[in-house]
Amino acid sequence: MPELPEVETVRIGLNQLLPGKKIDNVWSDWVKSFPNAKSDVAQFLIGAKIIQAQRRAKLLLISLSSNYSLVIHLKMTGQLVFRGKQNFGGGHPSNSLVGSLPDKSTRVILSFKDGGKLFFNDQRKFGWMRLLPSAEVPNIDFMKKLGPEPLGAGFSKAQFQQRVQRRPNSAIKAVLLDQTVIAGIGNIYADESLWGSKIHPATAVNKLSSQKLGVLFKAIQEVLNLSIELGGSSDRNYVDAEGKKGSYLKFAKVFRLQGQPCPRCGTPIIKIRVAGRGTHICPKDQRLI
DNA sequence: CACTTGACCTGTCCGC
DNA sequence: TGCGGACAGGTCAAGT
Repeated sequence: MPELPEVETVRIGLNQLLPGKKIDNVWSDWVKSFPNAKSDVAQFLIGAKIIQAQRRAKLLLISLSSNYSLVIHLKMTGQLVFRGKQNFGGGHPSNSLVGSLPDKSTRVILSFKDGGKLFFNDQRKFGWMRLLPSAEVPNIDFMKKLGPEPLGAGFSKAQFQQRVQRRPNSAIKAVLLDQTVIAGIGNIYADESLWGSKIHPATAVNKLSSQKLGVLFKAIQEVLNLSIELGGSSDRNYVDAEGKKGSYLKFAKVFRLQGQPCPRCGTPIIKIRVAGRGTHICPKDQRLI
């Protein structure tokens, strides 16, 4: 997915739509999408009220009045779309990627007592949701391993440099994608922030000066903040909690823009492979050192 | 160890 | 039009 700005946009939308709603049913036809749906833990879901939606890294955390929480990872193609009572047809014709719901990629449906429904759609079935006691959520292995939030108040340039430098021989892009170093950056924002700081994605961390890493730190924050303002990036699948697309990709400088001129120098952008991922760079501004 | 590859899935696009 | 292969925004596990 959905990287940090997209998950944050979904969180904001869910927080406007869901708190106070009482869950009265759950449906799922793909076990891996929601393994708890039919287990005895479901008793902490049915009848519970939604408290609020929070985010950690690319994970959504929806707390319930039962002291359980839904932990959700959208992975590559997950969507969480809310529709109010009797409003399951297509909406937002000009900027929506979803039509009437459920559709063939719907994996889970939460129904609310007031008639609204939350649809978890996931074309590729990589995403998942789990129901866990709220107090245990911070202790789950993958939560404990996550690095700091790049937009967190306490996250400083010095801390960024220090964490990145724990992997001195790795390509900087691989390190940005490592969720245990910094949490929330994915392929789009890695490419965009490396272009913004004129760093070749395959550059080993130990070749980058502290000053250069400082420039990258600022670029990451700028790119993430801009994307959140614009409602995230929509390519094929991403939508917000109302099914609407985000517009960040219209402002992207390199991502998926191979062949187009670099906005800074006009050199055609190229697509290469770094850390096993498709990677977009300006070959003139981003030289390998 | 650290880094790379394959697996998890479905859909789309591109070349033949 | 059909078919095969590559590729897609993420993350693990397994392999080198």
